[in-house]
Amino acid sequence: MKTLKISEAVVRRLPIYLRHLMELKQREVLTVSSQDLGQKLDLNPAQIRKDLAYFGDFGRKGIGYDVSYLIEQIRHILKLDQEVHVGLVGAGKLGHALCNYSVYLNDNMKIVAVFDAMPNKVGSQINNLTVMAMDDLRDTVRRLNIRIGIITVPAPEAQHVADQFVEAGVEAILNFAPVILKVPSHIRVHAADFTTDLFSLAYYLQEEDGKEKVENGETVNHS
Amino acid sequence: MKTLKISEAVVRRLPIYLRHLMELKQREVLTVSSQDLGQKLDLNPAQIRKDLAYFGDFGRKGIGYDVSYLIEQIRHILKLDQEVHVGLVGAGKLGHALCNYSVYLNDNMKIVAVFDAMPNKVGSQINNLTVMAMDDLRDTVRRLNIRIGIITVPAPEAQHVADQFVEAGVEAILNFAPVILKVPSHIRVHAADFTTDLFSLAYYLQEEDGKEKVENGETVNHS
DNA sequence: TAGATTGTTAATCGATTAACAATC
DNA sequence: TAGATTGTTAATCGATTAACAATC
Repeated sequence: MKTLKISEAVVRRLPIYLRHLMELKQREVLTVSSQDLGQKLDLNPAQIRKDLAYFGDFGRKGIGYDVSYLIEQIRHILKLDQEVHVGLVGAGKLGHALCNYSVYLNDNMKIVAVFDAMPNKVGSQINNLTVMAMDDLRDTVRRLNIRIGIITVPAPEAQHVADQFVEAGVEAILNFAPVILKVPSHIRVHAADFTTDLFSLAYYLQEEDGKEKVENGETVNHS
Repeated sequence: MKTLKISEAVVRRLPIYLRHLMELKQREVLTVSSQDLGQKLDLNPAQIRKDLAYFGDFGRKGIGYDVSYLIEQIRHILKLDQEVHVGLVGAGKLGHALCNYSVYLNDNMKIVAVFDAMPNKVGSQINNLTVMAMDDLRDTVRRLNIRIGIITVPAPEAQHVADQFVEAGVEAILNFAPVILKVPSHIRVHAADFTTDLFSLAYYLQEEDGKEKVENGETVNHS
């Protein structure tokens, strides 16, 4: 069992493994090979074995991986076996949508508080949560042990919100605003801005008229 | 000016450069160095220069990059200087939210049609768009020249929607559903599922009790 | 001219893949 | 036993970073 230096690329694949394993479990599949997984997830089987081997010897030679056991292990690695409270700032459409997705989230990971800077939003209901004022953020984060913050405010306000999250003691931030946040190095930030994705997709569109960039059709590797 | 094999990593950084350059332009900054950009965007200046140099000699030695000119160039590279029509399937909260973000999108990239499989959603209004039935997808994609499809339906329906997008002739897909889509190799798919992000964030949380995984605190490189 | 900054080559670093002995 | 499949080492591939001549 290795310990040190697990790369972000590896960690980002774990939820993808987990998600598919849960589906297999639901279909009552008992065992799965790295071959099978690779096929389904479009990944190299050796990579999957290597990823998992960073954390333990989860498989059995000649057999594969026990689906339930592997789920349990990955859930532990990702700390999804403990309660993780999430707070969200920005009670707009997107914030609303994410709160609803909450249902899809793991039982242990849930959005427990929603905040907004607009006075007219404060007090309104989202599912079973009442939108709170930003003034309540700091105390609420501490009181409810909120460890992850989600930011769904417009870009110009995102940095300020991040600062407040950090101040309040959040450990990680998922940022939907299209800005690069400046935070202390011990805070983990993941960018979830969909415009970046969408704009980079446009690059791969075929040239409208066949006149230039012919080379792209051949060189670009569609995955 | 290089041509071949521009990696996905490079393409994904272009929208980030663009975004910051637009901000600079708004602040009437005329010129920017790779140094400055790197500082703001948390990237290595050499990497920025190399990224840009794949597409042309946009900078001036001793001076830096002309902000307006570089914006123009990146917009061209990303094809944001042409009209790109986008279609969206799944008129739920998330779909709604993305349609609203449309305002933030580039003028030339816009969501021009929304579809939903639920009969009770069909006919309702989202901004200035009327939600259409799935039966209309194929014809509408062709009629309106929709080139990018966005999927915001529940996971079990996502593959079917993708199939229909592909059949209709869409060139790229932005998928918010937590599944790996199977599409022909000439179709580009970007995953935009936020649960993956959120789950991988949980990995980086501190251990609740100080008993195990001490190594993480030291080895993990927070970016 | 002196200082700044590019574009680019070479060096480094890290991640993916292939290959295979171990073993179920 | 024969076939399948892991965990792991070694080879490959690709991306990032450092360094520097060219030049504004």
